[in-house]
Order: sequence, then structure tokens, then C-alpha cells
Amino acid sequence: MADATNKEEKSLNFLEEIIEEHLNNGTYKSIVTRFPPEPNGYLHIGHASSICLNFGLTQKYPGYTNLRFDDTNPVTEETEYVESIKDDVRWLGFEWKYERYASDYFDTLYEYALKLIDKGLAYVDDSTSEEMAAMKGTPTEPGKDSPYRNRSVEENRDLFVRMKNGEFQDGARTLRAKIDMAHINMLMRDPILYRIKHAHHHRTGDIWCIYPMYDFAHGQSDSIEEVTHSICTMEFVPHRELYDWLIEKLEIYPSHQYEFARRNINYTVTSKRKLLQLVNENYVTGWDDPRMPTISGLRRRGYTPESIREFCDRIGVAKRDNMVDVGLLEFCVREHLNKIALRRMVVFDPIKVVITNYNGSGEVLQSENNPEDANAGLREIPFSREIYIERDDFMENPPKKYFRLAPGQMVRLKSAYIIKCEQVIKAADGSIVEIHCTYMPESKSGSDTSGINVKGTLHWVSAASALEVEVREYDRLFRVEYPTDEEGDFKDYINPGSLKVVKGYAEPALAAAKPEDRFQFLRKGYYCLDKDATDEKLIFNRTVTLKDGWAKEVKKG
RNA sequence: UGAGCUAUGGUGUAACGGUAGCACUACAGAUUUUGGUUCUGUCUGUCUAGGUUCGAAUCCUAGUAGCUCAACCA
Repeated sequence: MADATNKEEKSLNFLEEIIEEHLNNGTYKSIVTRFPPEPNGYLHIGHASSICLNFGLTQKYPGYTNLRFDDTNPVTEETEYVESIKDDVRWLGFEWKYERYASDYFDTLYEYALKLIDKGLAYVDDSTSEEMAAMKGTPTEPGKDSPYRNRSVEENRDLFVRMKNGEFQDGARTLRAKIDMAHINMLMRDPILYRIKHAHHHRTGDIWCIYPMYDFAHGQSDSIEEVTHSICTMEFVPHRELYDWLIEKLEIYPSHQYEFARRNINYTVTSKRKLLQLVNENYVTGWDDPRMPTISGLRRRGYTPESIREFCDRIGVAKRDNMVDVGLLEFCVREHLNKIALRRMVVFDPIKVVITNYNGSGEVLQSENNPEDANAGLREIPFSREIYIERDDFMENPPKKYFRLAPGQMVRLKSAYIIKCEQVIKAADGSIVEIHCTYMPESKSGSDTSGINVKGTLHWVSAASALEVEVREYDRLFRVEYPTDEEGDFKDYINPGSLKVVKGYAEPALAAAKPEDRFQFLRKGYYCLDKDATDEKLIFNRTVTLKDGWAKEVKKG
């Protein structure tokens, strides 16, 4: 990014092309976009694309972006969601110009409805939802006019005011636009504008008992805010005709809608309904469960905002259907964490190594906090006669090209000495109790004069000073690539191994871990402290594993 | 069986009538006190059929395929 000047210009996505065109031909001097979540769930990785897009556009071009909550359905919306959404947008690194709510405009919207009635373009319909569905027609057959379609303006006005005043029960009447029941676009077949809901709204309380539908709130809110580019996903393409119709008939500021294809990611689900099920039915511990594709889940998992922004940037924006490989998300987080994570050593499945010719005590070694970052400094690691190494870093009968510890074989202990396996001590049942090694005193890391070259380097931890920690190893939540496309319930395809809780033996420096720290446990993966951790008990979440070339080698056989 | 949208390697995305490129993945190799990182190389693509043109991924026509549309959800 810093040397963008000497690179050829990055190609524009189709929205940037449209905007540059508008800016160049003077349609607009600056632009206004908005991010319009409905506060009925937590934001997920799919929303991140939309956030990066909308806010990114006004970082790149003159203008600003509003955060606007589409809160027109009080029965599903809650303040908790409003707060989480604001947190998540900020955490991702974006700040809005104005915080707005569709509910801020309820008075105006009501006036707009009256205006439509007065123009003879809206009517109150007494039909039940079943009757309306029956009259709606199908994509291939025209619908039928409602018997209430030709009420007088006066009657419509009277009825609508009474709807607002609470004289009718939920569902008793609706306000509909009077367009064309035979329209080829189903959304233009007299769409419902207002419905009656005697429900408590998270912001307007009990003032209203009629609420506008999406189509009579979204475009109008855009218009009120003078949004120039109202960007949404492809499923709203058919709505655009209605969007434009309402703005035209209302004679208000002409915002315009542009659509891009929602980003899909394999091995996960991103429908709010499904995510809500996972939470409510306790398949996960909450919206911020580290296995969830929510922003708060990814955050708790240890993803960085930078890595998520990078991911959104790499997958781009287009109009065609897509299925992004979750591996790219993992690549992005590894790429960032590699640069910033502090290196630490943790042994998960320990086997004791006794260094029989070592008689030192209190020796302290130094190791770099991050070989990618000289400014990260060094840390101290105690060394001793008894250490732990990973059980699978030792094999009695190793295959070819096994560079780890084996009888007679030598390895480097990271930032310490070279050791040689001399003897394997076993219990009566044949299981390995400990391994006896000798070390090469002149092979000390940083001042090695031994002249010995070893292929393998192991992480280790001094037995006496090892800290016992809990590690939560997360894997993808679903075991199939397209959970939604499978037979039956998507929940049947949850990966039973998506969470494994294991014990780890950590080097003492980890005692100072703070919530915002990111770690690479050497040769294992990237980890962060979980919010469940206490001073007595350190708990780490595995963000993502390191790439494992050896595992691949083994698999090949 | 109406209408709309979309079709470029395994995946995502460029090329705006003029050499199909980039990234991820995969594979091979080099470097490495993390079998990580880094570096080098390789494989794989324009949905089909016609047409326009000196020249088509790009423009036109017709097919085909996928997605979307019949919530008092957004």
C-alpha cells in the first residue's frame, strides 16, 4: 500500500467505476453512502463486506457514510443489537458521520403516506393476508384487484388515520400502493406500505401502532439523508423499480440503488435466522462464540480488523454468484498475525526430556519476540535439566525425513542447545516415561561453536517453570462445504470436533498475557487470551493453526 | 412454464475491440534455530453455437446453466 505509486493502478470495481463517472461528469460533487443494518441480530462476515464497501467508498472519494438502523419491525428488533452493531463497525475501524434510524423518520414517513393517499396512489385494504396472497397472482399469472382498491381519497385518509390511532387490530388493514396488479414485477402489484402492529418499539416505545414496510422506509430514508449511492445486495434488484417509483411519486430527493452480489463463504452459514438458531438452541455459547462467523465471534477468536478488511478487499465486489473459500480468510489472518504476534512456546502433549549431562541451575536464555519484527525485542526463558517437548516430536522408529527427536538423533531446542537422544525410559506397559538426552554445551543459541548442523528445531518448556493453561482449539463449525445445500437440517452438519479443550504447558512469559495480545505458539498456531481467563487460569483461543508442511508430507505417505 | 440478474483456471477477481493478468489453493524446488515465514518455478480458464470485425472474454443473435421474484421480514 505504501508503494502504490510505483505500481500500476489497481483496477476499479464496478461501483467505483460508476462513482468516478458520476464525479467526473458532475452528477455529484461528493457522495453519501449508508450502512443500513436491521438491529435484529449480530453482524457477520458478510456484513463486513458491505461495511468495507460503503465506508471504503467514502474514504476513497469525497463524501461520508451514515450508519442507519432499519428498525421498522419492532417485534424482532432490540437495543442489544444496536449496541453490538455499533461496536462491531467501530472495531472494524470505521466511523460514521451520522447515526440514524428509520424510526427517526416515522413522522415524515406518515406524511409521505398521506401524500400518496391524496394523490390517489395508495389505499387502505381490509383484505386478510390470505386473501391478499390469493389475489397476488404468480410470476406467470397476473393478480386481481382488491375489492377495496377504489375507495375514495377521503375514505382512505380516514381509515389510515384511524389505523394510526389504534382503532384496529393487528392485521385488520394495510395501506397499499396503488400501482398495477398485473405488473410483471410482483413487487409492483400494489405492495403493502404500512401494517398494523401493536408492538413496543425499541426507540419510539408505544407511540406508533402502524409501521412502514421495508420498501416504504428504506428508499425514503435514503432520500431524507440525501444518500447518493444506496448499495445493497442482488436480491433487492426487483425492489429498485418500486424504490424509484415511490421517490418519483413522492417527489423527493432521488437517491439511487445499486446492487452487488452477497459474498458467500464455504463451511459456514451467514443467514441471520440460522445464526440465531445456533445461539438459541445452544449449539454455540453465544453470538460471540469464537466459532461463529459473526464479527464479534471472529474478534473473540483472535481475528484482527486488519485481516478482515484485507479479506474483504481481496474478495472484491461483483455481481455474479460466488462462494469464497474460507481458506482465504485464514490466509489473511495468518498473514497479519505473522507480522504482529509475539512468539511463545507451549507444549500441548508433553513428554519429559532429562538432559543427563546438564547440571546448570537458574540459566536464563533469550529469544526473539518476533523474528519478523526487530522492534519486538527479546524475552527470557528459563532453561533446566528437565524439560517437556511435544509427544509427537519424538518417534522410536521414525520414517525417512523425520527431522525431530529419535534414538541417536539430534535436534535443536529453540533458542537453547542441541540435544541428542541417548535412551528411552519405558514403563512396564511399554509406554514411554521419559527420554534421556545429552546436550552440546558449545551449541548454545547465538554462540554456537559446535559446528553441528541439525535439521530439526523443537519448541520446549522447562518442566519446573511450566505454566498450566487451558487452550480452546477451534475448527470450522460445519463439516461440509455447503451446509445449507445438504439434505435435511443444516444443524445436522455441525462439526462435532469444532471445539476441543486441551491443557497446555506454557513458558512463564505467558503469565503476563493481556486481552489484546496476539501470540504465535511456536510451530502450533496463533492464539489470544479469551475473555473467560482469570489471573489464576489462563485460557487461550486458537485463532488459526500454522500451515503444517509435515502433516501434508505424512498424509502423502 | 413469465420476468430479472449472472456466466473467465479448483476459488475469488482483472483485462473497457488489440499478448487472458493478479491473488488464494495445489504441486516442485531454494532459504530457514518455527517442517512457520520468505523466495523461485509449474499446472489449470474465457458456458455452447452462430454472426459482426483485419482482430472478440469483450459487440450482436440464439441456446444452455446458475441465482432471484408470489412474507402484513429486511
